[in-house]
Amino acid sequence: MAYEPSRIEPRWQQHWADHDLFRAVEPTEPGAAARTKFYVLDMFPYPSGAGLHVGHPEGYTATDIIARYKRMRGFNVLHPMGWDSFGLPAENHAMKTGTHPAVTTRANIDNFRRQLKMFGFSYDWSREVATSHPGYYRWTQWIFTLLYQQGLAYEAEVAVNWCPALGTVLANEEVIDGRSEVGGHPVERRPMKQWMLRITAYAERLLADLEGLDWPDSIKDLQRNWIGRSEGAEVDFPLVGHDRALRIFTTRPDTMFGATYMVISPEHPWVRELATPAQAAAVQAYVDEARRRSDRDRQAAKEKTGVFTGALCLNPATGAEIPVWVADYVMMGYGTGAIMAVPGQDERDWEFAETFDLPILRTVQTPAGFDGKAYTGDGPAINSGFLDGLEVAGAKARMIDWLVDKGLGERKINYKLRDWLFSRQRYWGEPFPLLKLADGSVRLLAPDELPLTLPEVGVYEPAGTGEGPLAKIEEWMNVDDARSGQLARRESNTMPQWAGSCWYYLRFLDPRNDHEAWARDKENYWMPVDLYLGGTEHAVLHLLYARFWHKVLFDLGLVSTAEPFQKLRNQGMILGENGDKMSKSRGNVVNPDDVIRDHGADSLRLYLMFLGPLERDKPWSTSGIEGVHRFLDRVWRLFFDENDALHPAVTDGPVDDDVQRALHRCIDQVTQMTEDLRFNTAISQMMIFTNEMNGRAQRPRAALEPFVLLLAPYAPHLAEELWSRLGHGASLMYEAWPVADPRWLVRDTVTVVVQVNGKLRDQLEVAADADPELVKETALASPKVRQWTDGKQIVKVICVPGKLVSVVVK
RNA sequence: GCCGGGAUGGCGAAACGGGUAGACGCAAGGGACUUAAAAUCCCUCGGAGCCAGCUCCGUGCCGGUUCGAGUCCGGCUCCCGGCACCA
Repeated sequence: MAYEPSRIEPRWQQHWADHDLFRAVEPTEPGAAARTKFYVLDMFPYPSGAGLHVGHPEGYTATDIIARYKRMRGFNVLHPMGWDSFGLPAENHAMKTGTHPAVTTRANIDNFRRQLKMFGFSYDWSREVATSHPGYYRWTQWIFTLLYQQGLAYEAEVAVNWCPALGTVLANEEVIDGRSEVGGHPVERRPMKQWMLRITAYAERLLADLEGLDWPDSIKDLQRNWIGRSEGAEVDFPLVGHDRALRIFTTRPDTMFGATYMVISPEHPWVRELATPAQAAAVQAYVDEARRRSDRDRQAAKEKTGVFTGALCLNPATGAEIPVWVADYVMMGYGTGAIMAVPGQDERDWEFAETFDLPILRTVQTPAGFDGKAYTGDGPAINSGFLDGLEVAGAKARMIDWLVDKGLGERKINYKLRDWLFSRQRYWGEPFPLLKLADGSVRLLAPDELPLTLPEVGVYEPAGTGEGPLAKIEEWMNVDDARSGQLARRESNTMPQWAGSCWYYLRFLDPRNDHEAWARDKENYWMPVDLYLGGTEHAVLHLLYARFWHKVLFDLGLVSTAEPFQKLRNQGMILGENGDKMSKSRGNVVNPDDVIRDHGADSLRLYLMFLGPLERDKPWSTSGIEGVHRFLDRVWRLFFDENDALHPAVTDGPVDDDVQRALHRCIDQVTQMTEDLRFNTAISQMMIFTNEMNGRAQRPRAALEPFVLLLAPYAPHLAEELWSRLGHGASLMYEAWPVADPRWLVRDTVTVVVQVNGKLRDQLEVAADADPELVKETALASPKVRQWTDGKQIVKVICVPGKLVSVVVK
């Protein structure tokens, strides 16, 4: 009988489950101390209604291979899975159908779990968590109370991204080009009272600690850019006729002699006061207009706009009076919301100055031949008094010293990173664990009052007033609070989806603990995550938020590492067969259920890995999976004949030298490539070994058995079946990983290539330890080489032992 | 515009201290087995040239370093991702 995955896969999945083989050993259990831990984690999925598509299991297969491989290497492996199960889709579904999001979510989770189990992934299912479960979000709420106590959570009236269509505010990150990331609805600015998390307090550490992480450089760069550190100075420009000064931030204090005007943001609090009576109307009109325009319009606008306020500042460097303008190219959210404009050295300022006919003064010598407008490069200072002649870096330092000395300013570091808008006007999220008391104060709920669970609601639509559906549930909102003795109101907002995923990797350590979020000894043993795998789409948001929370927990002594994820790798996307992104609307979605039914889980796993390098985007190919299936079929036929009996070629006899070499090379290569997550080439190596054995009339067990073990992390069901039918009683999951014998890795003869003037002219089979001089002589004597060297002058001969001989002739 | 990543046969890809370009697989073509088909096995498979043997060309484009460049350096083009008036 042929290789039939459907016959063997469910049986082994059952066997693994029955024997609890995926369970991680707790640090307190016997045996744990002797083994090194390995925590391998997937970015857990949002369980959508559509179920898995083949993109999901790519990363999960990769981590499963690593988990299984590490177990065979003797590690105590923690490999958990859970659900990021709060979120908008289930809530939208509820609005349409009236089905409670919890019901939808449960059904979706059941479907996802069923699908993942079909792959034979070796998750420790006893640790499964769901962020929407009260037993989980109870601790999410608890962490919020810690953040609040640290002064890291606060309410602020902020201009938020209000999306009328979704009836909610969105985080900056959820707004793409002025439209909602979900649904593409227009988004406008609107001031509202919102919960914020002070992630900016950790900006410097979030930046600095990237250094020590084994993450792809591209991801580190994305985070660095997102944090956007820039060094400069804050400087006070005295306002003429006022007894105060306008404070600006600049990264180019060296150019201050060239500051010919000032700009403040339309949102700047002083706009109204600074406007002179003559300019008041124009300023007011401009500010109103700016407020009305959405971010989208403001960004789309190419021309610079602005209005003179009528106010004047003193340039502290030159003593000159310069005008203060209001313009929307200056943002209130960065620096001080005001700038000194130096058109000579800033492209935006140049453009503005040209538009409004403001003076331009160069203060950095442009290089010879420079014919551009603003010059932002390096060069000696000119027209700059005591700075003249200094290069940019030196001039900056000198100017800052001067400003500090005169009490006009100070060194300052700014970040692009903003505080994290942490509330959403939604139902299906964590309620905030606090009460707003009648006296205006806030009372955090105590741990014994958690979880604060979601009430049942009849209608899931937002209130439309900027408040979420909870605001309408008066009996839930209003509390006669016994502990404070006051009447109180709850918070109608809920937390964003990111909240639950900020710490799930910690809950996996101790998922059923109902008196603390995790036990210290478990955290100490398992953390940090040794390998974290997921898509690049989480490069900044999830990974930055989780790092932030983790650092807060670290500062509180609740976790033992400063960083949660020591090693991070990204998997690419599986594209549709046509090379497009897989999506329902494009009609190119591949459903794993179908593939597994037709080819088996092992074939699908193997194919996903064989497709190409893990981190790259790769198109799905139906005929490709058939090829991988054929490979497994060939492996099967290495062992069994047509009658499903052990093949007569499988012997107990000795292994000949050629097979030894093939086997040990395979062990060596597969081991290295698995370690390096280069699964595609590891599979190639196994194919090469299979091809080698295929033609042989003698296939000794002593060669086949190690091969089965190599195959086991990749195609675990097939490997188990082979192992068991070779007569082994127990599962191979904890068999020792084969070790390559170096004796079989050294080759006794090697091919040396001979080049003449860089072109390949001959190849020699020589002993691996042949004398280089002798090889050189042989090469020069070769007729094929002589053909190219005869009658020419040999200028040079380069010998790379075991590799090549390169002859240079003239 | 700025910051990443990428470009190798008909296709997915190998080659990563510069050293035989195309491993492995898919597709295609030919052959064996079969009454036939499927499955399986074997052979061919970058392009060109009076294709056994051999020669020339060939890793997005142009130049450079080197005995030798897919790999290193300089300058481009195109594609993908991120950021985008952040002073």
